[in-house]
Amino acid sequence: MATTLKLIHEKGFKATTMRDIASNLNFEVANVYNYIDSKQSLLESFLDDISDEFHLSIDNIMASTYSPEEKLRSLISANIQLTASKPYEVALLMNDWRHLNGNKLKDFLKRRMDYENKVSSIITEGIKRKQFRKMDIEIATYSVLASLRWLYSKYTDRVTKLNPIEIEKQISDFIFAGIGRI
Amino acid sequence: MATTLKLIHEKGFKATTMRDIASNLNFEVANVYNYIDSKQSLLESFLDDISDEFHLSIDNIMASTYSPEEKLRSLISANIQLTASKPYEVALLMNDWRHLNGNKLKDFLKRRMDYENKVSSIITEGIKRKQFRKMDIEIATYSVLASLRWLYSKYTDRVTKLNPIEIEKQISDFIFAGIGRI
DNA sequence: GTCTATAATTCGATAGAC
DNA sequence: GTCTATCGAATTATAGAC
Repeated sequence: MATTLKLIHEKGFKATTMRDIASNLNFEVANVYNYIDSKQSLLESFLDDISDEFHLSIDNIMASTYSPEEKLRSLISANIQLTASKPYEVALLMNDWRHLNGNKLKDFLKRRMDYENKVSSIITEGIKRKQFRKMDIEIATYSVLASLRWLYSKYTDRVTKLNPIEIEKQISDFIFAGIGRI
Repeated sequence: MATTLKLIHEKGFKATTMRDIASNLNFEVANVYNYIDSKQSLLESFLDDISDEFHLSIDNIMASTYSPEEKLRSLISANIQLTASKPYEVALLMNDWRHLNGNKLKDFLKRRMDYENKVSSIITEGIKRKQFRKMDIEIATYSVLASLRWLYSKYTDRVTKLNPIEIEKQISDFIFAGIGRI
């Protein structure tokens, strides 16, 4: 299904037809339905899987005895490694969750908010312990997450991939120290 | 057309049908074609317009006698003001450019790369003048832009809007100083 | 400018043979 | 599991009356 994910990433979920998916797999359309229940369920299972991975990762970090700063570093590291290993899954998570329907969409948004709240709590605790400077929690949370969310495109969009170890150093430095002056 | 933009943002361009657009305007479908040539041209003109605004803004900054640090601050400020005043246009720019076709898509990507290269040149010059610390230019460029790109959602997704002046302070501080420790 | 009606195509999904 | 054939609904867009 890796080739299907790539296809969906390039055209977008809604613009990718079952015929596109079938021909990409060298199947006739009808045969695809021997592997999936519907186009919608394909999206749902992809999103559930990658979403689970992010949540499992952050839950382990939250349950650790790390300090807030260590938790944030660990979060950045885990996030980058997951993105580097599954860039197309991450791309789908970033771009196509809007096409979920009804309760699936509602649940997705609730879970995403849970994730963001966990990041917020790390930052809040870090400020309280004076490991981080005082700043608006909401802006800090979205800024940190945004600094990680663009990375998938460097793995989906070009041939020469970035070294995840060096990436982690550079992005961590940016998140902790910014461009350099204030 | 403001209400149309909002509709497209909520459902995504591909999932928004001409019938959706028509009923949103209290029209019958056929009548919408008295105002636009096609669904595709609607997307193209929206994207061209907002894209032009970003480019006009950065070109003025590039042509100024500001130092790299001043240029970056000015860029952040202009970017946030534009996002706060036209969040749905910015949302479309972030989310739906993929649905451009052929040469329109090619041109869009070329222009976007031009924009990113201008930001890169500011950062490169800033490092050379030791206004910014030494770091990977590409990562720095995407990190800075990512720190700005999430903001539209705080204007499209909720009732209580953030104060753009305070936002600018908080995001500037994050971009220049990060979370606080290294 | 706005409508009714409809053309022409494409879509997701299914039936049923092999 | 894979196919051919096809259904029924939805889609963009147009023709032409008012």
